[in-house]
Amino acid sequence: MSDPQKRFETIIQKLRENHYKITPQRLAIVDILSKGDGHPRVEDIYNQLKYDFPTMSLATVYRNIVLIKSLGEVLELGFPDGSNRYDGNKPYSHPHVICIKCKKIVDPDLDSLDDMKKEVANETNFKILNHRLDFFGICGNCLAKEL
Amino acid sequence: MSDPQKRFETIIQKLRENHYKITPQRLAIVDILSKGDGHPRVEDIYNQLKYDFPTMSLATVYRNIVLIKSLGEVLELGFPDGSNRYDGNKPYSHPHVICIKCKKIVDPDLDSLDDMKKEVANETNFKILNHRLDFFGICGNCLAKEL
DNA sequence: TGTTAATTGATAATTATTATCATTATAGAA
DNA sequence: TTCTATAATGATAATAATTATCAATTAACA
Repeated sequence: MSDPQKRFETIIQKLRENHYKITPQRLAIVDILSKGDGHPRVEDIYNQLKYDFPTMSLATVYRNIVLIKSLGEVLELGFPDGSNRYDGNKPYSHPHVICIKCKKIVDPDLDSLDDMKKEVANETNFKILNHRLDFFGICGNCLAKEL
Repeated sequence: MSDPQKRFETIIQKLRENHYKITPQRLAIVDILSKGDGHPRVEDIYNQLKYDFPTMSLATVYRNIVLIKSLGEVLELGFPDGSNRYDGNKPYSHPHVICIKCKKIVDPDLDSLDDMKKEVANETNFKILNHRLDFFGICGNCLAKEL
């Protein structure tokens, strides 16, 4: 995991550079995204912010995510079931391991991924730019509960 | 690629076994899915069928896909942009290489995937059940056109 | 051939996301 | 600090994809 504080500053810095205004709502959304904690959905973010910003609009959350995505500072994870989650802590493609029981998401280190990319490029004649890799399974905790 | 004719028969057989009725619309949808050609979207399937079945309803396409999915005989590919595509020719998880220019989808052979699965299981303590792996890039054809 | 239950077609409902627009608030100049 | 131009916000309407509803139709099988 990157240092959330550093990520926060990086994103805010990038917003300033591009002459976007720094509003309290925006700061709060960036704060949550930069933690990347739990890979929240839009609604999770909205619910967290409702306490501090009772008039917060869902549209504001969506708008800011679109904006920060356009700056390349948040990774959008669209899952097969149609749900979208966001990670502003590691905004670049990286593998995930998802527990289908408790929905926990873990980021594994996979040394072999770069080799695989080369293997694919060789075999298909594609220039590979990006990837998406998710493993679905049951985490240790949920396995233990099943016994 | 599996033999589309065999895939067609397998799916129909499975429908019969589970006492689902074999309608002309259903046959036509299974026919298209079993080819897996181009990994069609629901709308692509619908458009193809409109000629033979002028009264075909979109709902029928959706319903049959849901049904065939529940039998494990078609793979649903939900992409990050929200689009869904279907593959009834290889209904199990397998990697894809997608051209972001022409949207062509290629199925590469990747020997190293099984090892990676074990690596992940070891590192995370998950029991891995499934995966999703897509590479995005530019195919040979589109690269040539860019020059 | 007749009967029953599943399937279909048409369309309404639902859900997630994006667009609209009047109001408000930020950034930078004076 | 105050003023001004412009971007952001909140409320809500619009859109798009998918699912649900229900009367009419049709496949399966006796």
